[in-house]
Amino acid sequence: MATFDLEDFLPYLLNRAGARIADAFAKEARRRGVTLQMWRVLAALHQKDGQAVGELARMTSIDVSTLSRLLDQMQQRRLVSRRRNGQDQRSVAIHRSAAGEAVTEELIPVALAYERQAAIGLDSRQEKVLKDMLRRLYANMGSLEAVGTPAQTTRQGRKSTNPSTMRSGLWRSR
Amino acid sequence: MATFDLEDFLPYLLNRAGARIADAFAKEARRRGVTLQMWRVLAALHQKDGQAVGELARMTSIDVSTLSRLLDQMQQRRLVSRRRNGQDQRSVAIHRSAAGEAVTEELIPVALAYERQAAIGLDSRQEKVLKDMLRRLYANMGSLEAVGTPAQTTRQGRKSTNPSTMRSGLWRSR
DNA sequence: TCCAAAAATTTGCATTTGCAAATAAAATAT
DNA sequence: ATATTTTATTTGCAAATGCAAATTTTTGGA
Repeated sequence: MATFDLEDFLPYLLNRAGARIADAFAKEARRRGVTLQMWRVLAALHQKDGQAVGELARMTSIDVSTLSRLLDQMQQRRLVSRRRNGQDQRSVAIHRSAAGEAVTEELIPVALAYERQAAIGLDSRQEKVLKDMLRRLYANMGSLEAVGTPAQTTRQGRKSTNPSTMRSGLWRSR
Repeated sequence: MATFDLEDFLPYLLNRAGARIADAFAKEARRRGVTLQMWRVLAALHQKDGQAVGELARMTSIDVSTLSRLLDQMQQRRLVSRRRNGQDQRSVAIHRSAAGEAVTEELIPVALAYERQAAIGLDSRQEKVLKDMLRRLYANMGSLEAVGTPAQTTRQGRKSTNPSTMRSGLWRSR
């Protein structure tokens, strides 16, 4: 029963491609004095400054506790600052410093170069298709717990209304 | 100069999708008593048993030193065995045990369920296109050191003839 | 108003990770 | 045949990671 071919297994192909790009870029970033994870935080802040820690964690796919400690370091290096925000004193808003912005601006062209390198051989239409599909995969897996073969007592209920899962027809209507 | 949109940045989309699928599947695998990394090793061995450590490291995208220690554990759990091979006594061939195979067979349908879940909304033609593109990205990044903006003294030479980089027109002829 | 439950972040702690150095065997040169 | 270099794997060690518990603030009731 040769029913499983790793070379054609989507999660494998995804992980493998992502790892290669990440590893290559990580070296480049380290030369500029920041780790890959720091770059991810900076890029997320470039997209939207002043995000809360949890928000940043979701955005960067970094575990929130790991991120908390990473932010300690970034703060020490004066790349970001923590600011206990106005309304909700529970959340902490993270802001890029001028230095943080400078490093980001320095790394953006490098990042784009790696993106171009990765996408060699794809025309812009194909590249758009690829990106759309990746967004789709992400949405399809929208923070769900278990799929398929329920092991033991896997509860299958929707846990609150998740917009990303709604959008993509993840749940069959019933 | 809003020249960088994270939401449209390929490495980001890739990492994000990969992380979600991996995280979700990791939980499922842990319920079966294996970590995600162990599953990766087992799946690689399912594809081709008796691989050398270095080979497995490349296949799984796990660092070789990390893998070496992971194999210690898997060996203790009797999932795999190390065998100093015939010809080249330097390399160590890793073999799945019966128990290792059993867990693998148990996890394969689960893995496939997650793959289907991720690919909801894609027809089989689109899915093939996606996989081909991911293979392309992987090949495009074929173990190269640096692209674009050479920081400091980045040597740019091809390091031996790499078939995966040749295939995909990574290097402009000159 | 006061209290229990919920939410955001941080911290404790054991494990995992990855670079660099150490070890071991094979290939190559002298 | 012996020394040198290369290749494969493992190990030392410091740093990163992630789960669970602790802490702090907010929210929604009695």
